[in-house]
Amino acid sequence: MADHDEPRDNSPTPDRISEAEHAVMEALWMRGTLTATEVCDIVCETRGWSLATVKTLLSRLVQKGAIDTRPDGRRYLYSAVIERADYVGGESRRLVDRLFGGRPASLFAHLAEAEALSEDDLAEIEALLKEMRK
Amino acid sequence: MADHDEPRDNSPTPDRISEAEHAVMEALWMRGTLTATEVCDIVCETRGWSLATVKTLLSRLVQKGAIDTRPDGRRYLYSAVIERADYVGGESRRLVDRLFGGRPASLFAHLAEAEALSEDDLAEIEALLKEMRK
DNA sequence: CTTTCATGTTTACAAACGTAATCGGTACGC
DNA sequence: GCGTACCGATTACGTTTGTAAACATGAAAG
Repeated sequence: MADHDEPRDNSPTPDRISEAEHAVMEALWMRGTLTATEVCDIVCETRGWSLATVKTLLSRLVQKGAIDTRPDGRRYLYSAVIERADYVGGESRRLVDRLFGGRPASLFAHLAEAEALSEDDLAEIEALLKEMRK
Repeated sequence: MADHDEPRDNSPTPDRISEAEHAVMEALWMRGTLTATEVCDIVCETRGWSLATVKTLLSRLVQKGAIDTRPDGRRYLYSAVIERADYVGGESRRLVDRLFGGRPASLFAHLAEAEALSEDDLAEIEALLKEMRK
């Protein structure tokens, strides 16, 4: 409704972005600024959603402060507020913290052991390593 | 990469383990077999839970087939059914798929760029790489 | 035996999530 | 102007999650 005059808790409200919401974010990150219909064009087929679902997700993302609306005539243009890199970083860190005791090397070790790393992956990582070591 | 020698048991565990449930799983993975009270001894302080909460989580994990109960006198001993490595692998793969297009090297690149890798991490990864390259 | 403690089971209940239909306003065609 | 299609907002509803109390039951203590 109108104004929330709840006691201003200054917590940064780390409102998590849910999995479904994330799909919408990806569309916005890819394309920059979109209408609800355009977002649906991108995600509805793959996820089997209706436009209504996308609208709901967009509203929730606005509430969470993850995206931003700008009026464009009679409709809205939506665009991401949070950066993809920040989101990705946060999620990665959460995983590493939760499952690997905060040690990224453990994650790497796990991927290596699970043979989830292709030759290309190894080469790429090796190159990155060499790059950083300079 | 699938072997057909395994018995009929290969249910793909469709039920996700939630974050709270995961804390309980960690206790069981660490200690092998525990009573509800013992699980609580391990997790209740850090998470601020009551024994009742742990009991609920244990029940849900049993329902989900993630843990197993064996009667021990009048109470139950709980132990993990799914392996930690499997869980960790599944979660890691989910993250890599969702955020890094299924390419683990992208995750590594991200961690590297975000400077989330310490000198020790780099050294460890380098060692692992060298090991795998042999 | 009866009271009490320990322990699993059932029930509770709010918040978040997934998914969507419906409502209310308005730009556009006629 | 008037209806209509289109759009965001509101409402809906079942499920999962987080968190826990109430209940039942058997064991232990007295």
